[in-house]
Amino acid sequence: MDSIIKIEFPKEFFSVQDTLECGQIFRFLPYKNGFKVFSLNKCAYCYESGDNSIIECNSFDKEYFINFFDLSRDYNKIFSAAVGENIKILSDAANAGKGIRILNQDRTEMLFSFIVSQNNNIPRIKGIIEKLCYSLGEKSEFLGEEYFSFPTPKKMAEKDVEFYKSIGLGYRAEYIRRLAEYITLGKINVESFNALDTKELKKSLVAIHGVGQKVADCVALFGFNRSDSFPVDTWIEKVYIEDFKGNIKDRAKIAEYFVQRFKQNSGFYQQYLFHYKRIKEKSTLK
DNA sequence: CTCCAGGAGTCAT
DNA sequence: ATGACTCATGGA
Repeated sequence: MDSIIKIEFPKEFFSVQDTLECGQIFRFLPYKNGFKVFSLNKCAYCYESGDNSIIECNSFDKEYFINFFDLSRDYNKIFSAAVGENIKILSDAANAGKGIRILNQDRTEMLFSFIVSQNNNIPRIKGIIEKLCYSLGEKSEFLGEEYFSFPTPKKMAEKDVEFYKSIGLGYRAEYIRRLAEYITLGKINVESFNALDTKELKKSLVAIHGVGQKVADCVALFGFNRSDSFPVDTWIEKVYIEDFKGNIKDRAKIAEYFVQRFKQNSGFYQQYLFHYKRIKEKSTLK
């Protein structure tokens, strides 16, 4: 059979918790002294030990998770650049989220997941995606416990709208069902989008029913590794208004403003800021 | 009760 | 191109 291997990486620029809890991934669970992380049909156990963060996974998934956690990128460089911008909120956010990395996740899984995310909150998003996997995914096992894969579009296309409503998708049910159908029929080829430059990629994504500017930015950033993306949601809008003292109202234009300003570092800075704004809100409330 | 959550589609200007 | 209205759902 297969063996479990460990990947070790200095935790200064790899905080397991911050990386998982900054809103880029919805499939992870607390496990022992760390977390189990799920992507497609794979699973890894991640935790911190001493000065290192450790990823345990099946030996044949080693390369997958090295890429998944973006381990070959120099985050010290990004962190230093963020601090070097001389913007207080950004510097504070970077210091608070120094260990955040942007995951390289499956493009199709990101597309479905962020359609679920629209006008929704993170705990609910996680719950809905969990039900989706439990109902339609394939059962597998890791470290003696079962889990379910993210379902294939083909499997999802077999279900009707009523099923998707029953797992809590509400009005997004039709978006999910239709996308699954189109992918299965070959009308949409998500992988082929990667050949496009970022602008054309987003145009293709926005053409999908249920995908607007913000969801397209998230899919581009988390699924297509396009760091010249700056998703603007309600939290980032707060950052823009309260901390950057901005006066643009249209979120798409706020995104443009940030990308023009931060270029290829946009996505990384955005994650720092999103994470920081949310943890601050939590800690000052109650 | 209202307000909000990693918004987007539709339709009237 | 821009602006209001609407779309389920559950937690605060």
